[in-house]
Amino acid sequence: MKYSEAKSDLIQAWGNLGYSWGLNKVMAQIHALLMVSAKPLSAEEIMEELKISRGNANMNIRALLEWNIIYRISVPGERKEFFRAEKDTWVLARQVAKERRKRELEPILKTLKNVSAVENDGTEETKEFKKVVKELKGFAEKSDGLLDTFIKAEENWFWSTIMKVFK
Amino acid sequence: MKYSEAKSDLIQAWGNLGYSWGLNKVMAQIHALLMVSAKPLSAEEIMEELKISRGNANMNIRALLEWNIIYRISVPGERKEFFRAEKDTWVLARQVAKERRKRELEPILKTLKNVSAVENDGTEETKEFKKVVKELKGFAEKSDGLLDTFIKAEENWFWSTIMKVFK
DNA sequence: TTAAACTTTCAGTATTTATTGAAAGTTTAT
DNA sequence: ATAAACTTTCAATAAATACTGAAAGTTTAA
Repeated sequence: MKYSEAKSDLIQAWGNLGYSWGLNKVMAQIHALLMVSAKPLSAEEIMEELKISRGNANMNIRALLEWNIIYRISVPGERKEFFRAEKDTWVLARQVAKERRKRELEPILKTLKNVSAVENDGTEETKEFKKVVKELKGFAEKSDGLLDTFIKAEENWFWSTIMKVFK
Repeated sequence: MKYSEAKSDLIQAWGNLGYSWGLNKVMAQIHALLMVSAKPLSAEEIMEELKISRGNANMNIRALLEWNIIYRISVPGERKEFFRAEKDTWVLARQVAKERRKRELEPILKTLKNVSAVENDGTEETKEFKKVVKELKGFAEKSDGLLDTFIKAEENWFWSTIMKVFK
């Protein structure tokens, strides 16, 4: 397989995967492109490689910066801004986990906590509701705890601990 | 907080959460409604509660059935089909994990495996590409393994094992 | 067999999300 | 101060996704 083909395949696949994190396709594709690049790229280069407009590039670069999974690089002697991706997979994974926890888990935890306070009105419906909410809340809290551990963990420790226990 | 308000809040929040799993809003809302219901509901009841069309209800019920997180119930003496959600949070979580693994993780694993076979052409770009792909592949495989363990695990064992090690 | 009850499908439409390209804004070099 | 280089913004448009309501299809009771 040729490099250009492999790169294109990875960028496409990453574009699709990004939807599951809450990224749009182009945002994820820019990320993939920066991840596999040996050096930082300018918005112009990104535009050209992915065949997107300057505005689209700008907006999605911005969003990736907000996720803190790419960084803005100033190169002496260049007016242009350059961008590079986080290159350490572990750091990347933790950062993605952190953002998703904030965007996905925290809102549902908050709602579950709020609706836990539903009044006891004696009906079967409310009884079932409370039961379901209690269980969901428990699961969500445990998951939050596990995610917290992951976000704070050192890579070797995390995987070796997992392997030790689960094998 | 009144039951009806709590229910509505949860359904809304679940609708938003569902996007992160690859469900659309109504699909997730139907799921939430069925989860908190004390008894199975018909398509008619779902339509009325969520104020959606019969066609929309049907399509999203169908999708949830495909995810295997709700079940079709035949009630003797009734022509209508009824639906109920999986009520065991653990079983639900595992099923969601299973589906997402299939839809999200497997495609990227496959692509990473494919592009690992990129030719060595001696360029810096290809060298960097191979390095990044190797790391991503490693992380994805480990995550797949962890997910596999989760999908197959018994609830008490899983959480107590996690707690024992991480605390 | 017929018709009522029920479910599914689908073409057209509505809504949401994504994208564009140029205007507006900012920075830097002369 | 001026203009070139660069970045951001935004109104309009395009594309994708979601939804409708009625037609088509299926099941059941009489």
